[in-house]
Amino acid sequence: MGRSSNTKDLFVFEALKLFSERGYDAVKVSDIAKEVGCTAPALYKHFKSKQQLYDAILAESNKGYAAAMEQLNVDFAAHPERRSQYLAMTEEDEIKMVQKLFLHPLRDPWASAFRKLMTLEQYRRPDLARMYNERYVTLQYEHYRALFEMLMAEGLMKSADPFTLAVMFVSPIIALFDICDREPEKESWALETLRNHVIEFNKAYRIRRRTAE
Amino acid sequence: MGRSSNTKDLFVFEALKLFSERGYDAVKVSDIAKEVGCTAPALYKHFKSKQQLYDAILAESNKGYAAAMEQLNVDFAAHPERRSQYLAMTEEDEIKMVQKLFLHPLRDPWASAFRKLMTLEQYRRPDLARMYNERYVTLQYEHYRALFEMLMAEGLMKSADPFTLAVMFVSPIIALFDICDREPEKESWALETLRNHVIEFNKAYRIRRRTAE
DNA sequence: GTCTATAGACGGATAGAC
DNA sequence: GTCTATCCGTCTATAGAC
Repeated sequence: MGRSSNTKDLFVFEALKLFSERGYDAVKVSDIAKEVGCTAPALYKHFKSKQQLYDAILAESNKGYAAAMEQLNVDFAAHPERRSQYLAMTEEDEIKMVQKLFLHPLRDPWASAFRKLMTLEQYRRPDLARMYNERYVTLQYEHYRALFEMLMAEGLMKSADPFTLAVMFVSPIIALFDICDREPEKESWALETLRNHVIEFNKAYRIRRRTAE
Repeated sequence: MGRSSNTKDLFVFEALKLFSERGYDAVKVSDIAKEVGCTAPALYKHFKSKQQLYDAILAESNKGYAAAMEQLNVDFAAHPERRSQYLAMTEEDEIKMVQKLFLHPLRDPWASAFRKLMTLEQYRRPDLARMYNERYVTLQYEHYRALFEMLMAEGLMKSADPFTLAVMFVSPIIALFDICDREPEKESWALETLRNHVIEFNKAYRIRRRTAE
């Protein structure tokens, strides 16, 4: 039973990888089985159809997503410790944080493959299209809007509409990892561009900064 | 012969529309024929295979692309009249220009469908991935880099790295039309967000502006 | 629970009448 | 140049041995 569950998970992951590269229709059940190291009929002991395997991928992602979200929470009322964490950041800390936000969806195998799958399925699955916008765009905007609002209240950022600034700050991150999904060899160029972006944004909008220690 | 050519073009366009919605593999030749108003075998009088029809879509787009590019040219040495055109712009002109840059790829049937098709095919076609980055991202960055460089030389924009500013200015446009491709009902929200973005960017980086007349 | 063999459906492509 | 009828390869899914 424990073993069975592992094989099942392996099918889900290998299917996700193949679907995310070629799209659902272009992947044969036998291709997935081959990656797992068995033949097509074995798959049907775990899933009643190719479609159900696809459903299992989506379900699995929803589980992982809820956990990842907690990390990103910037509800400062609920998490007062995060406020001081952000306030103590040097510019270099901040660049590292942004680069991490940039690299995770690119390099984490599950995150990367799942996002690509959503990209390939978005136009025929309105639910996935909405999910993509929420997870990868709106949520990031909202995150930085809340952060900027806090920094403005603390007098550490020039006063402006925090959402507009969030769009200006976050959109390059999104655009750059879309670029790198298409041409992974541009990753180091993108990291450098991102660094320059953060520095330039701070120059324009941050007022002063507390020292590191 | 003239008629035949029209039918052929119709096949290309209807195929593009269907491929861009569902992906190449999910579209049946008979689906395309049905949209055109005939049956599958008729298609094979014009194209020797489904694949060749796909190739025809790409070829057609390359033709249209060359023409569209000339409009966007900001080689101010080659086109001195464009320089004064940009210099005479009011902020409202500029917002309109950006909104046009935003709306064209969203609303023009060919441009919209072709970009969606590239999105769906990008991970299995490295050539299309590169093309996407060039056309929709790098080229826009380069366009605004050149423009900002000119404005800085004219003393109309604060001095900073023009490429970094181009990334900051253009990325929200890209991010917002990706959002609208997924959820078209967000279009008017995106237009408003874009307006705020341009205004905020100008507030931060533009120095002064000549009057309209 | 995995295999080999195969059923059954589907879709790309062709033949041949009109 | 479009139709109807059909061939043929491919792919999902099942049967049944081990």
